[in-house]
Amino acid sequence: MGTQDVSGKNGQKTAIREENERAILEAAEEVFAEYGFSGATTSRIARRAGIPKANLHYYFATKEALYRRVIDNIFTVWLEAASSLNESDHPRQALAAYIQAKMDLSRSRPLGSKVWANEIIQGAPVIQDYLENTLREWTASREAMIRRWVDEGKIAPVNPRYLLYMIWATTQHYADFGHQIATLNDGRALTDAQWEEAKKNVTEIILRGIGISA
Amino acid sequence: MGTQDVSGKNGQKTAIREENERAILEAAEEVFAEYGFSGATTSRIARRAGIPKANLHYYFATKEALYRRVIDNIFTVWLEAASSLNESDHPRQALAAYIQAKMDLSRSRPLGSKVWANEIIQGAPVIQDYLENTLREWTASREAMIRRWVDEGKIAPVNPRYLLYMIWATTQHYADFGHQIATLNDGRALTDAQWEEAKKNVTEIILRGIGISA
DNA sequence: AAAAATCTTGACCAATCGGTCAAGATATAA
DNA sequence: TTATATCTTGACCGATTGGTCAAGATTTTT
Repeated sequence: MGTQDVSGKNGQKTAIREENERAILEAAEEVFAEYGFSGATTSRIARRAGIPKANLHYYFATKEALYRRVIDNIFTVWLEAASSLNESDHPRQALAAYIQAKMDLSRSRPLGSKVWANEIIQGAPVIQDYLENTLREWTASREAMIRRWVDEGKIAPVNPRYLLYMIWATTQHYADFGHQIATLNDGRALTDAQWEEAKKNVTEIILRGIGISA
Repeated sequence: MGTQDVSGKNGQKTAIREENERAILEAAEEVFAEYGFSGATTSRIARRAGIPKANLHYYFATKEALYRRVIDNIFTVWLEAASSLNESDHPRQALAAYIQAKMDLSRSRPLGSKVWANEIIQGAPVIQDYLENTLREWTASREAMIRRWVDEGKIAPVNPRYLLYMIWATTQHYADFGHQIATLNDGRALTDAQWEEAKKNVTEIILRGIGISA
């Protein structure tokens, strides 16, 4: 993830730079999530961050450089959640933990999910290398793990790939389509209780769906 | 869906208008799917339709008017697929048919799904009234139907709403995230056989997940 | 206190945006 | 054939785009 060095002589960012970059990245995630890369404008991001546009371009030379930093952050968070799907547990615990982690991520960081969705819809012009390397390797290793579960008779015979897609699709839907879900919920976002119920339903249907009785 | 009347004295569009509007709408769906409403430009749409921009604006006065026509068409197709989830069948047949219809739609009209996804991510500035009326009523009636199945013990006790979301999310994922799926498939779109396998897996996991043994 | 590094910002740039217009080309109706 | 309606398009409009720049303000280092 090549980011140019902007640190001073002592090799660290100033407090001012730290704070301003943080504010810009926060505003940028909002705007990129809502409008996509092409639809987002640097002036809109600057306005939302509360600084002049020229100041934004002092910290991030181009819109694309800013976008890459946003994407990098999102991918890091995605990988953290991904690590919860690990070998050590039994299928039920492992998958339940992963679904929970992904659902929690959709609630705590819906903007990241939306930026990701926009990027994929556009054909992943920026993160194609992540898809072809990090994501591909992660997916292959998890597919192998799930296939082992199938071979050992621990879960029903499903194609691991399509199970993973179902988990991704369902959990991310609660972030990407949050507005539609809220509209169908009398215009209000899901309450904590509703969210828990959604998590429970999603987990139960998927686990039962692969032959693990809840 | 208020569209202004542009028909001649005898009350019908000319063949020229028919053909040109069709070409423009086709190009517009592509561009809106890829770039969203804000990111799409009328000149890009015109270029893809093979006509000068001024000619596009002769047929569609504004970008928003064109966008509304595209959205209208997509919603019509969506409703057709939705009608396959009907009362007459048993839960297994009804849900299997609906999942199949939605999967087929993701394959035959992926662009429409992407435009829809973009619109929702942006907060549905254009189709909010569809969500609040047509979609809300459709969803309520189907929720009631599924709840009856639960009460009659035909399927496991799930909240119908979250079951519907899972079906929408999973099936539409194959359109909206088609690029990611292709990348994880060695860069090639799913073959017919793979698509059938995906459909089979999705249907089986969901049906088994709500207690209907395949 | 002086020097150096860092940060701020209004003014500006060429390119592109959505959209208009008028003049001419083409098709249809009388 | 003539008249009318429809269609086509280059040129153009003010506004906004991503990005630059220079001059000054502020902070940090010496």
